[in-house]
Amino acid sequence: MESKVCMNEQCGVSLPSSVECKKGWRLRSGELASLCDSCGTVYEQLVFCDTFHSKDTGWRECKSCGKLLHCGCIASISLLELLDSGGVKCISCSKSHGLCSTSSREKCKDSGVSAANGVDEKRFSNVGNQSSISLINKMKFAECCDDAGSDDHTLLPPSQMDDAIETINQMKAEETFHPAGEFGSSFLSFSGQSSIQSTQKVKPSQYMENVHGSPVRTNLTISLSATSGNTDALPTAGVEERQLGRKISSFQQGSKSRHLLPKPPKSILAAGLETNASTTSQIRVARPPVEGRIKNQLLPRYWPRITDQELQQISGDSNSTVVPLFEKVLSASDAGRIGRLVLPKACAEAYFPPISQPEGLPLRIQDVKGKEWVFQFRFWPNNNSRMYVLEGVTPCIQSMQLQAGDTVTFSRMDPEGKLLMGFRKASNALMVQDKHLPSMPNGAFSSEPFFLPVNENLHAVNSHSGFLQSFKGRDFPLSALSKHFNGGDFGWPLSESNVGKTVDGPMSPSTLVPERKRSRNIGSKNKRLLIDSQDALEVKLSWEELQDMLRPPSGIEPSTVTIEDFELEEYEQAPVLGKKSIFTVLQSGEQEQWVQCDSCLKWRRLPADVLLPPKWTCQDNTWNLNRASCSVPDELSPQELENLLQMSKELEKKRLGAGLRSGNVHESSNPDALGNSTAIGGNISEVGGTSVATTTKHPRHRPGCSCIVCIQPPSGKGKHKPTCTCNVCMTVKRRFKTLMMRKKKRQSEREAEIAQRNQFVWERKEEGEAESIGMQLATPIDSLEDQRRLGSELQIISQNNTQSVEIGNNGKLDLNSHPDRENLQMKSSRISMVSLLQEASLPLETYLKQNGLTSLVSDQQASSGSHVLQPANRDSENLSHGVQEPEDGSEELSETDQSGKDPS
DNA sequence: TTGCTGCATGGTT
DNA sequence: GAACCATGCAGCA
Repeated sequence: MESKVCMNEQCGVSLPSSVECKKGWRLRSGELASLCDSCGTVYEQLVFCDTFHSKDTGWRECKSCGKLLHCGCIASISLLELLDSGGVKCISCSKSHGLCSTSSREKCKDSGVSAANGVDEKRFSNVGNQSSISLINKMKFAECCDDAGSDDHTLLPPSQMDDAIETINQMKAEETFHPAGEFGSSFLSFSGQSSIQSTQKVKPSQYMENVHGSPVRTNLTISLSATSGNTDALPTAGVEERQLGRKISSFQQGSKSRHLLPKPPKSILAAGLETNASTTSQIRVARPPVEGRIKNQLLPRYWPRITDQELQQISGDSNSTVVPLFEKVLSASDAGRIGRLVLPKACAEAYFPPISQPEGLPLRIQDVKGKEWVFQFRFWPNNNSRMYVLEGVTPCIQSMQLQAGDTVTFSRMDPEGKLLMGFRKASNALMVQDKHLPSMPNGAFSSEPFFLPVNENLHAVNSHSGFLQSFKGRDFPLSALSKHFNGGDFGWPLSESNVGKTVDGPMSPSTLVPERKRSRNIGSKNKRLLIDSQDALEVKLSWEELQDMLRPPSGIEPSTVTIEDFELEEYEQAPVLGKKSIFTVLQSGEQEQWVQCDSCLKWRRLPADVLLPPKWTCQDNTWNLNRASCSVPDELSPQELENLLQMSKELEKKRLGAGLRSGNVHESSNPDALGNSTAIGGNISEVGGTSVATTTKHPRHRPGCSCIVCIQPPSGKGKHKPTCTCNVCMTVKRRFKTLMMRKKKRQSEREAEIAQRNQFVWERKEEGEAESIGMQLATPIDSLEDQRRLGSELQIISQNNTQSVEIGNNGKLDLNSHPDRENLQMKSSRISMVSLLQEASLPLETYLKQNGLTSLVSDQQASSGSHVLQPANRDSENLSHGVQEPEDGSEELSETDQSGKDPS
């Protein structure tokens, strides 16, 4: 034994020289490397402690017997709460372990706390790591809790824990993982039957590296409930989203903190999209470099995220081992026609042959189809450094049909050392997810079982309005979300910048920049995906659709948790995907929904508040027994059905279009959302006496719901007195006032313009050019004439573009509505101004009537027949009332902006 | 005029 | 502030 002080000068922890347990350090020569528990300094020789420092290691000692307890949950490593009973409780998963028998563990002679020597053999469980080498398989992994129920907590094999730790560390590095305590210095404890006689503290990665001396293909399963295989009892670990709620989940509340971890939506898992947790090798986990020369140097963004399944597909039946090296998200220039793929310097120098001349050398790389490509691997001198590129990649990129945003993965086949090139398509990731597609048959890395690619699809993820819909009307800070759902391989990267971009509508500057510049912004600097807007549209829609289909498990009521002052629903069980339906509203205001039988495909009418299961047939129609058989004819005539479906489809399109330009989070406060919803209402048609519209009504809005959405009466219901000062009335009045002011302003501007033109004409006339000038003055001078002329334009536009949501069936303008700006920007601005002028010239009462706001007019003045059709969703009603207060007066601004675009 | 090459520039980390 | 790297761009064929 020798005494030693931590090599880190700033640490200076004294490593005791003898059995004396001083801070737990003791040095043994000839052992494996380890880290200083205080500073993380790596020692060539094993420095370990017989004792377990519970707070640091995740193990807690039983108060009574000193036995070490651990729940086996990764996140619990730093989240174990010591119970008065002597047991521990995992703050993360809430699993607890009670008192242990004292017979099986000896206490450390030095410190008085227990050591692992003498751990009963029966306390061990086999590692069972299929991909680790034999030595690991021979290891016994201490499962220190033999209490009843402890079987639920099979500890991870070292290799898996290693990866889990690395991943979590990565998340920590990206500030996406916020355990209550520190994790980085944690160690696992395991005893073995090998020459390691006593329980040692060895960081698994080090252990693996030292034992194997070469890259190891590890099983990267992060499933912590490996013995369960029951998705209902999915891992309770910190890396697992414990309760989904509908959009967001949280850990069981700990004593101090609540954690939100990025995770694929449990709904996906619950919907059966997940493979068996116990057999998963499809989980996409970042694999940190396994080779020493680049270890700790490579940015996590380049860590290969390749699944075991993909590895298996590459290696096939051969005995070769595929070592994932690195990956890169293709930038615009990478995927461009130049044919130069910029390689991360660290990767190029670590994994590719060393080159001393800028010309480099040709490099053979085999793609996933087995085709060999020869690229020129070279570098450019750059600022006393080098910039490595692969030249001539265009044919390969095109062959794999890759584009910016897709990911290329580089691997190496050992022992041959052959370089392999795979890819992962960004654009189809969600499609795979949505459509339950299996992996690519050719073994390409394009399968995305249920994870979004980490760097890809940020836009798509952030566009997942449903995901954020829980915060409707609550101004949930994006920062709070992004902080918790950010990056990491557990699937839900968010960053504020991304969110901000997503919130941008099509009219935002970011979307109006030239294509070239946009691609640059999206594809490169910000590491954001170059995703075609239409792709994003589809992605978003699919998520929205998914969101609408989410149903809480039967009989499960959500509990409400508060995170940073925002209430979230939390479900004990994952929600399921319900069947999609079409909501309608009768003239009476009664809502109902239409659902298609999965068996006979007939449409049946159900009460609006019915939450449908994923599968629904006529036999399930307990609400109308007369229609509870597939043999019963359809309730709707073919024409009615066609109308129903057509309207549903069209409105879905509008919703989709509006959704792109509306902020997904601040839906309630976004003027675009107003427009969207109202547009829906304005396009309702009647089907057999029933007005039909799809709805964005969230399943959470059920009868009895008292949220701001649901408490609003449907249009036409409930009268507001003229003196009413509610949000609705005030908003309407304010808008009217704005209209009037703008009208006056425009009139004065127009008069000034006319005077100016007249003066100009007069001057030119004096110069004898009056004739030609007269031609130029074809623009109307008289305001009434102006209106008439534009009115005719309006008609033309209205005829040519039935998609315009500005114009309702009665030709009235919906002031709330914002048309699809990409298509209708110019047209709508014209339409808007004409109509605005017309509207502004009307008395307030008339305006209110024409806009279906008779509820705001006094009883005597209101016309009960002024509005028949009602939007099916209360959101729309609410929004169409203008109940959503702009946060900063943006409402008036937006209207003013519109006026500013008046071409006249 | 077009495409390629090599380097420079500047944004991001 | 340095390193990295995405991309711009001048020069050339």
